[in-house]
Amino acid sequence: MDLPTTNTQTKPQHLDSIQQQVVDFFVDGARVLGLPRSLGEIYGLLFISSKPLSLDDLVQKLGISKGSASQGLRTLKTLGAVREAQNINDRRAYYEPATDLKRLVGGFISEQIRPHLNSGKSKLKQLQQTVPLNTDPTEQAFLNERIERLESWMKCGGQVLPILQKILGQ
Amino acid sequence: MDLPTTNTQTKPQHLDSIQQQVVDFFVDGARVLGLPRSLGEIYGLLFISSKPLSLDDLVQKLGISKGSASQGLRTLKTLGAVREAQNINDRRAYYEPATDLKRLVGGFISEQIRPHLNSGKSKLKQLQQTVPLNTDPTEQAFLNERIERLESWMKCGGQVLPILQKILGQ
DNA sequence: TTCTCTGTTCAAAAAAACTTGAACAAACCC
DNA sequence: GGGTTTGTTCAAGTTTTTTTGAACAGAGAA
Repeated sequence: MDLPTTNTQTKPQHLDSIQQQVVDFFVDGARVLGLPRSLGEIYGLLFISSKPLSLDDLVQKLGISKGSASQGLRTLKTLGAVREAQNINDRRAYYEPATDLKRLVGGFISEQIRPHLNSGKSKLKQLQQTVPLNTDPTEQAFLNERIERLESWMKCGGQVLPILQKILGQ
Repeated sequence: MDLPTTNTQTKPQHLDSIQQQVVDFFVDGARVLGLPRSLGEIYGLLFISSKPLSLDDLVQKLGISKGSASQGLRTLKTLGAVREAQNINDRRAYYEPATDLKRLVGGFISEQIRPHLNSGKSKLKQLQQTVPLNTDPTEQAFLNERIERLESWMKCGGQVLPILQKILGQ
């Protein structure tokens, strides 16, 4: 017998050339944004599929684990990059990608950037309360100047994000 | 004898509270940008030091290895975030941070973002040449629409970066 | 109820990213 | 030259992140 004996489920189930290229494209994109590879794979395949796909479709076509696909979809939903498609007469859920830049960028900003910006601001406040302990006046002046600079950076960041979203909203 | 017998050079040499907080602040910042922790530490300490620091200063005060400090400084120089200070009557190099946002953001964009944007554009070109192989007209139309969308995203990205830099240039 | 199907969870395994440290090069001084 | 100081490199070690897969929960069907 030449049946696949030890092959539990290792079917990479080859994507066609276009699908593969788009997936690679988004895998790169995910990396740039500091997101895990699997998110790029999942979003990429959804993006280039004309029909919504189920979790199992993703598992099979991408050759990733069910756990990865499940977690990846959850994160993508949180980011607003993927939503459940209307799912008539089928217990299983199907997913489709959000494809307008405004929504995508907005989700990324509010989920990934804003939280850091906010935690930065609160760290800065703490910092401001620590400075006065120093006693040398020259050093003190220097520290204050630098901390003011940090403040101005944070303020700038807080202003740029909405502008960015507005531009991308077109 | 209670001298430190096995202590080769493990002196975390405590930073004072302000220094520590600023370093932490930038460690977080580095993470957001997808840069290694050590870059944040190094830049942070330089940022809050009124005098330029040498590689050995960084090694001792941050408790990191010489290798890390050396590589970290190199990357920061490439990003335009750190430069060598005028170094009179001393063989050793001293470093100081760039502190204007325009320069920092510009360096980050041209070193970290643009390259990816460009590689994305070239991948996209390849992709466009792959599509015609498909034969079903409906599917074909779908693929073309999606690929056009990718193009418009890339174009948008290419336009936003200069605007961003302009805004931050103040 | 019991069976099947779909999807989630999370501890452990695997992979990726970062750091270390020892060997090396280069520059300077004696 | 030999000795010292400063900094770089990179293979190996460590840490962090991501992925896996098996156990589990819920929902529907029989």
